[in-house]
Amino acid sequence: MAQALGKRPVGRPREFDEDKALEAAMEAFWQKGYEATSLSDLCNCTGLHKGSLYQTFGSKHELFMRALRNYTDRTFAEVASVISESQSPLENIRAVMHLVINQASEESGCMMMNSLAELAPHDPEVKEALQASGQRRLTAMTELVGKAKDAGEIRDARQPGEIALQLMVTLAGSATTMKGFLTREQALETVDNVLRSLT
Amino acid sequence: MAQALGKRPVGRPREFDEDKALEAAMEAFWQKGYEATSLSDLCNCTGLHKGSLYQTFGSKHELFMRALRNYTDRTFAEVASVISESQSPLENIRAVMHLVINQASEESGCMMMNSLAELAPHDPEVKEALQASGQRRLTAMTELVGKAKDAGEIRDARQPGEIALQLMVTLAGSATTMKGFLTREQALETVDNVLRSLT
DNA sequence: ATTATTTATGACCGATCGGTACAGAAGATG
DNA sequence: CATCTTCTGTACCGATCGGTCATAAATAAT
Repeated sequence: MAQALGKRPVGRPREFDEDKALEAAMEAFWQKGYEATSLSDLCNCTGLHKGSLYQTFGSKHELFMRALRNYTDRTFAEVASVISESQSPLENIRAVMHLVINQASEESGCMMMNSLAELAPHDPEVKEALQASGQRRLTAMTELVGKAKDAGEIRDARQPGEIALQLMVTLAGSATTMKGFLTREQALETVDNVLRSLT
Repeated sequence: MAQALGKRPVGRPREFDEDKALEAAMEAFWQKGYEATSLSDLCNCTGLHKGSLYQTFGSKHELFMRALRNYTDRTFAEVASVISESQSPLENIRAVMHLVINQASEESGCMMMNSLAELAPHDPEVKEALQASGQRRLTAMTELVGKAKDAGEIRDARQPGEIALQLMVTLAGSATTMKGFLTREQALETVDNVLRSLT
């Protein structure tokens, strides 16, 4: 486990950066999915050998769970850092949605959506993690919508939660369809159209 | 190849129904995805042995392509049969969207979205097939929206194609998120909200 | 009955899967 | 130095992967 600051562990120290390795594994799972990413793929992209990989992360599945958590945390943080850039809540919503579209527009899509499609129905652990992350995002979006309503920027009479749900569905649909028949520009346009329909 | 009526083929006759087998394979791919469905899975669900499977369908990938085509054709036909039930174009749009939601709400989602997420980035053949089917659906939806505009049921000023795109994105997002954190009821509600915002 | 043609079947293929065991190198501690 | 502990690399595991093939069985044509 992690060592207190200054205290060095007893034996031979690690020769690799665990976070770097996790990041590389995340990238692989993100691009190719769980089943299609083999152990040798993971060894190649992390630079680690099997032994080290298993000693450090336990199993392919555990490694995937950590990679998924890493993805959700990282992207959420990126979004959070943009969440109050402008004075206008509505513009902040737009910025958030544009960011999510851009995150997912690079051929590998959104790892949450990918995992939802591939694993959620048959992997309870993945499903639970995704539900938690999704709920967290929905809550944040609901709060944002509430602020926009308070500021009078949204005239739509629905509850903030209902509106936020529509926005999340729009993002989810964009992330998935951008893998095949929706361009980034069309996605951004659709998002803007949805936002305009709320005012 | 298929034989003219009454004419029996030369050799030993098939002991199984090719369409039944294809349907079973489609079901398996739909539920579990491409990679996670093994040949023995396919043998189990079709009742065929490996040899017969390969002789009939060529390879796992070719079988998948046929299964995917079977899915897109079947679901499109189901939707088409509902497309002009009512006098009101808008109500027909609603019926179509509700049908799609119901098709995708049974834990395995929509096979097009599943395949898009799992395979489109790395399998050009699948991607192309999905693009074609998607375009077909978008065209049909655009036509429907055009009719609704002509009937004065849609006040939204955008082009029919743009509106249709938003509807498709909504459906895609619902199909994917229903695998984890969106209930069928929430999806139907979201669809209705989107449609209401167009009037 | 024989031959031609097709299908059904299960043995078999090399490759790869995820995962383990172990030997030995390499740092840290005394 | 000796003695830990940990890391690295490789050999190895049984299982399964997708795919092939030889052969038996069933029908039609001769």
